Amino acid sequence: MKKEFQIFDEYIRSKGLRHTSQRERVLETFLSTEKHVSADELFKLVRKKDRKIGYTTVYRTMKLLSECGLCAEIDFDDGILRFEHIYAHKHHDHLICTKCGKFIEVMKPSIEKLQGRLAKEHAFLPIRHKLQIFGICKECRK
Amino acid sequence: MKKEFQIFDEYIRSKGLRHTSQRERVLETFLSTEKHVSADELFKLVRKKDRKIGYTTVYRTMKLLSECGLCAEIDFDDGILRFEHIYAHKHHDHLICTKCGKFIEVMKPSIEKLQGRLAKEHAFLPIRHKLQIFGICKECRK
DNA sequence: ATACCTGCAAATGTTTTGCGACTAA
DNA sequence: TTAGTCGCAAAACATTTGCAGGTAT
Repeated sequence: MKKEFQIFDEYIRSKGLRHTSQRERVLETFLSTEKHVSADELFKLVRKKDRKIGYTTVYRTMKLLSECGLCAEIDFDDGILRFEHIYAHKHHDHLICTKCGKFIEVMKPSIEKLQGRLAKEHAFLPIRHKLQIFGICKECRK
Repeated sequence: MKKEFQIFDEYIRSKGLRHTSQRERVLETFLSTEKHVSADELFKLVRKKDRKIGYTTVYRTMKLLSECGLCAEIDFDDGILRFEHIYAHKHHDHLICTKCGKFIEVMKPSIEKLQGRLAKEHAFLPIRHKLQIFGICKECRK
């Protein structure tokens, strides 16, 4: 069994919640795509496996996944919430193309250092950061 | 007359739009506060001067101000759009306290350099960036 | 048995749109 | 005169909540 299922199970148990087929489906579907899915996209994907599942269940399950550290909610300022994997994934930031909407994930340890310095200057305790660079991607520049 | 009014006027004229008292009120009110105001806050402020103004007009005017470079729409991931001044203001980033919601504006030229390096590595043409550091502020840490 | 869950429908909260009346140029 | 604009009400969206019936433990 995948490690992620164990983590979810453990979380569910520790909170006295129930293990249900719907929750399993949502987790399974989320894990099967490495994309940043919106609630709507995920809902449609889950629906293919379970014709009866409700929108609400997807939202509620994703909230649980966020709580147990399996996913993070991200927001590209377009009013749509997306979910990305964070378990066994390094923190990364995004280059977002404003022409085609594609994005590139980037990792830069120096961002962490910068965060630390900035926080220190303001006696601020940093927890996480979000860096987004908007611009035009390689393909769209042609 | 403030430079901002000139810029707005010029933009209005160049597009063949109309100069109206409502638009003037919204701009005047926006300029009078250095805060990051939400559409709702701004609407309430403008209402104090003009009891009849509509919500819609505030939204539509702020869209115009965005277009002519007098304001930027910012999003702290709480589902509420806010507006901040950008004319004659340096670009800055935000430290956001997740306890009390306060934020601190910070300026770091090194972020610009980092943006340039990251973009170069991916043949990406950077236009703007957004760095948000979430954490706990000085007061809330006590 | 008893919490907890589900899916629906309705509610929410923010932003946008349609429209008839109004107004700046 | 005639586009553009106004404010209202309604629509549009994504997301959340209330609830009656269903289910895991």
